Amino acid sequence: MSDAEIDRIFRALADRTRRDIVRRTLGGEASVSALADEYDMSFAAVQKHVAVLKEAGLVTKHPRGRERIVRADPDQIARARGLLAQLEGLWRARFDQLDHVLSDPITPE
Amino acid sequence: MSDAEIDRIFRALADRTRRDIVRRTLGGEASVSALADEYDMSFAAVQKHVAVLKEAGLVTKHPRGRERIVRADPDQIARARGLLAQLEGLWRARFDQLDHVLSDPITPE
DNA sequence: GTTATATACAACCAAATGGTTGTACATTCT
DNA sequence: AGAATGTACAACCATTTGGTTGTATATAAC
Repeated sequence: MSDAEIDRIFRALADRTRRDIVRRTLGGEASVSALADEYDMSFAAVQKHVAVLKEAGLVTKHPRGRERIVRADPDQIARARGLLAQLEGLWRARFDQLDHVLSDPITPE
Repeated sequence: MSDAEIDRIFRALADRTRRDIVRRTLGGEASVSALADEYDMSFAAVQKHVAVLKEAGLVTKHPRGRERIVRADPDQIARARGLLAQLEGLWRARFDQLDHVLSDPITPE
């Protein structure tokens, strides 16, 4: 997984509207216009948010008639979660390495 | 946890350099100048990256002599991970609700 | 005390972001 | 066929982002 790809995932998640789109399309698919109805902004703005999510792989778009159906991809979210878990793992590894020498939370400086 | 706060956390993580700073300061604290030595950019640029991480609560800064010691906060990372886990939970809830009626992955359209 | 190091902070700049409106095209409905 | 709906996409605009340089200040080293 490239750095650019990770950038895209986290940047896509760094917007309230986009997180909400993910929530809605995880709970059940929706057309772009159905999504647009939910927010106080233009259709084009919502269209752009969906595009950002799609670029990040967090969402897929399938044509159905004249509509475009948006569906969230739980796997990509799981991947993002995995990245954070990895970071936390580093922290744990640090203390494992120190073998709890500094286990007291009040570290003398 | 406010939307603005969540925005800050994910935006802070949406940059390769900042993710690397988190990694390094999880594995062991570092001064801002020590961090700056690691990257091909100015001290001021690194200083700004640290500030973004601090605003997001991913990192703390403590003065030690003339230095400022940067330390990552694993709890805040865990919180971010929790948010993603929550999203995934919605997806699972969806299928729990449907009681596996659509359990076949190839959904006919 | 002077010099070197570490930081803070302002001003500036190019590029990206998040929004808008307008136009064009495809599909569906009547 | 004609009208309405859903989407695509371009052009534009204000603000934010990620970088720079320059200047000032605090601490440390000699």
